[in-house]
Amino acid sequence: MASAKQKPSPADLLVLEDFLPYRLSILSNRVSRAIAARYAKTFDLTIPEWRIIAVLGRRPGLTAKEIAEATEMDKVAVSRAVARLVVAKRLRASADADDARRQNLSLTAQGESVHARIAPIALAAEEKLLSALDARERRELDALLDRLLVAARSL
Amino acid sequence: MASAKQKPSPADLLVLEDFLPYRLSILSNRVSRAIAARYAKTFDLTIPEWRIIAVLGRRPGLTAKEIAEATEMDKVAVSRAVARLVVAKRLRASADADDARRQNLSLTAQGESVHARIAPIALAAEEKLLSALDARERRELDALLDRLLVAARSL
DNA sequence: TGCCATTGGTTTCAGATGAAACTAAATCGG
DNA sequence: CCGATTTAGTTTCATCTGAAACCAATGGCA
Repeated sequence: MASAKQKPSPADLLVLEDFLPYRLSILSNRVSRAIAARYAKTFDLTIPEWRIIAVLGRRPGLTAKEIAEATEMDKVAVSRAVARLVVAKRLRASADADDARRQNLSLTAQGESVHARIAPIALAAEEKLLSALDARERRELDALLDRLLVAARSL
Repeated sequence: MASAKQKPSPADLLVLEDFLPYRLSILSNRVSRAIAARYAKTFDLTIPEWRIIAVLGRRPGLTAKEIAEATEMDKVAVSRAVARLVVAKRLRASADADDARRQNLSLTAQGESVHARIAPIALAAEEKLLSALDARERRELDALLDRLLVAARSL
């Protein structure tokens, strides 16, 4: 009998626990949930809303479209989150001088306050997560993520 | 006038584009979407369903609860995905001898077929993503993810 | 044995989500 | 200028999602 040449089954190759997309998904979910859990109830804020506050904190005056690009959320999500934030008086929308369809969005004092209170919480969580790594490893992680983010764009 | 001591605003510290949880979320979403796009329509399969097929491919006979643990999906999602897969004759559910509440789940021939056809697609996407990295960097990424996954568990 | 707490799994309900249709304003081409 | 196209943003609709309630079987344990 000739030596048995085993055909590798896909099961041998695709091990969910080792599969990068799966691992990224699990890690991302764990982290996002943990952080959201810390602010969601206290501040009555969803993740999309928090992202909008975070980006407007640094870059006031963006339009909904620009927010969508900056945060990689779709425009429906942005539209809804902005609407909620405006009702909650956390965002101010002012008509754009050049284009009546656009609104320039920025944080109100209340919005700033939310931002100022959540940012430290978020940063502390990030720091806690990163405490598993030393300085060199953090730089390495950053560099790897940069490249994976680029590569993932053209998948 | 005394030298102005600037109080750093949270905006200076929390830059969304540099914030690890955010970057992980973007990366994970890009990857998952890209892969799902390749099989979702063709095979009429959702991500939860695909995960269940993947895990049962390697570990036949798991119960719904074990699947939920293995895939970190919640039991509602598992229950629904299993129900769909059974209807589609991709999974077979057989009563557990010891406990009438449990069902042992495994792939049917059709389920195996789906598995065998999707696994290469998924692996090719992973490989394409990883092509941005050399062997040493891949090992490093793996090691870093291992540790972050552990750290994220206790956030 | 018979009751109670626990566990595996499903259903319900209310909110989140996204693709596609839509509205209104701006731009383009003639 | 005027209609056709594009763009910013909203609404609709159908689906997805998860927390909580629920049901049924099991495992204590008195």
